[in-house]
Amino acid sequence: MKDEVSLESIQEIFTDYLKKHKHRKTPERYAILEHIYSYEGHFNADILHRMMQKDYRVSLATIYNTLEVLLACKLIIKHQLGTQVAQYEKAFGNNTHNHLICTNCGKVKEFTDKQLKNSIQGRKFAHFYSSHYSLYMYGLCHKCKAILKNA
Amino acid sequence: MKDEVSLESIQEIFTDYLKKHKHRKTPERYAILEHIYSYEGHFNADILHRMMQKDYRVSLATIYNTLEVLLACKLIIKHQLGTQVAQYEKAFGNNTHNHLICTNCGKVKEFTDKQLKNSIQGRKFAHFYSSHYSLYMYGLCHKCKAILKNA
DNA sequence: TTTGTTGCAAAACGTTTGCAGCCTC
DNA sequence: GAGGCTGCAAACGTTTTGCAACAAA
Repeated sequence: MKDEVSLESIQEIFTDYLKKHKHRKTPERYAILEHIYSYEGHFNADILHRMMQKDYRVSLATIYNTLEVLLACKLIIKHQLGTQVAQYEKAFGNNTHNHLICTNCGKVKEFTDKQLKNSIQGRKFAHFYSSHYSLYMYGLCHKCKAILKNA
Repeated sequence: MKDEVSLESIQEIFTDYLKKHKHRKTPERYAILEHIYSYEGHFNADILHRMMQKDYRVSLATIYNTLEVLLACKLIIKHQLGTQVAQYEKAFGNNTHNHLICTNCGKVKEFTDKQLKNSIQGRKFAHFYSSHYSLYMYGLCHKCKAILKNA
């Protein structure tokens, strides 16, 4: 259900957005979009930069710039998972996020739960129009639980 | 229900934690704890530092150090609400958090919902032991919704 | 007396910015 | 050709670190 969307249609959304906002269609921007959409899971600016260096040279500044644009047209989502470093992930067809975060080792795991999703998305607000959500559950992963028991 | 807990009992929890972990009971640590618990809402290290300077001199480094300790004994909670700056708040008796975040103006509002809380806290995991959660709902606040309609 | 903690200043880190040259439009 | 975009390097603001002096145990 998530991966039915082709890269072409994603690019089209991007093109439309750029046109509409009078931004230029540069090769760098499309290269960045492609790399993001061929990658599974969370990444940060630096990881993306290193990942791209293998086959396409872009500066970190351009990556940050493009991430802003992609954020604005909702093709990616930004997380701040308790660290200084912003995490991103592709967003199309996948804009609700449940995370388990270990408060000891920092490991992040995603999970899905349709029922929970319905409860959360079903919540309506008087003066707020919600588009998506992120849920962060903090606790201990199996490993850390075991380690800390012996401390 | 939140404010029944006295400062004394909070201090006791802190003392027990320090003792157990062989950390020293310094006046700076208790002064920081007190200031945090006499403050309502989110704060960051710098705000806390400025707030304290009026009646107690502590270095920023010590504040960061103490925030780590308070985090470890779960007397405060840390948020990264989309910015570079970590936000904190006192946690006792109040360790689940629902936020509405406007993706246009960045304003953050909290809300409570017992039913939602139950659904989320009721969720059990095979290999994860959750202690608390934060829910972030992204969308448009009333004002921004109105502004963007005319764009 | 020992050793963890403090304050200070410097360093580190991710991110942003200024600017000259380049490339879409 | 005009002006947005890029890459580079320098700047920024928050957080961390190294170290000497201090104080809790």
